[in-house]
Amino acid sequence: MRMTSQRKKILDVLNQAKIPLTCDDIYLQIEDDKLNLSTVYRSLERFYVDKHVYKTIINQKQYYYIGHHHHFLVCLGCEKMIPVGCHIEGKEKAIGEPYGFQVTHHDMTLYGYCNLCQTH
Amino acid sequence: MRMTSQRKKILDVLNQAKIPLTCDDIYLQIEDDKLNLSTVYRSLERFYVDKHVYKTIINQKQYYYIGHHHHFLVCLGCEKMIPVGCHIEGKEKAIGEPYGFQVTHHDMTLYGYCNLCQTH
DNA sequence: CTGCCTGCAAATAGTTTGCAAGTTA
DNA sequence: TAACTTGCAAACTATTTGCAGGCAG
Repeated sequence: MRMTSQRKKILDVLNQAKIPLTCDDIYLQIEDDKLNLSTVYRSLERFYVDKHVYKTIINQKQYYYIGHHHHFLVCLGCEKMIPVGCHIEGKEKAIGEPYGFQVTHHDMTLYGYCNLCQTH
Repeated sequence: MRMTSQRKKILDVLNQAKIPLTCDDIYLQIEDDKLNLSTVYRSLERFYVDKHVYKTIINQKQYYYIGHHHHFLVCLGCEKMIPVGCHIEGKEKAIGEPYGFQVTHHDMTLYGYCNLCQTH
């Protein structure tokens, strides 16, 4: 894979992120008139296929990318995202076993209300 | 909520399903020239908001609806879906607690290869 | 008979793709 | 220089919406 200047910038943004970002988030953070949104889409998908980043889906609408395997608490009030550890890491295999199914990865998101939004 | 003939048919299909279905799956199964796809979309979303059905997202593309809370093993080879029980039911609360976060629900999908597709 | 629900058609939003030109190794 | 990558514009797909007429309660 060629490490172009565009891909460097995209990886930079992603590696500094604590929470997952959409392609558009990353595109906007880079603010380079000469960077195209479709390049961001293509690069992130490439990174994902090559297993350099993780992908998850939040609020059932958009792809989010992040450098590390985490799950997230997503607030339905303010959309804040809080990273949490993975509670089924290591159990994946056992879940598939009764079916002869070989689990390779999983995606989970938890929804609810953060401390500030619970008064709703 | 008004129980129209369209909604009855949609619920019927969903209640007989063992695996989650997309709006289009349901629309095609009903095969009524006078039923519109957007009615299926609107009805299922309504059922979901009123907590009569569950919604999940699979292969990061489409909404799937199902009558009961289950997770699924999704085969990356043949797209087969196998329902499995929920392994974090009851732990939800504990996961959010350290952050003062009140978890209301979660969505998880496991990916991998079924017994027939493992020779890939 | 009134307000919720539907069909229809058009709009949206996120993502993907074809192609010619630019860049990396 | 050859293969990979990009920018641009157009295409695609799943989903949503406005509106006028229809139907359940």
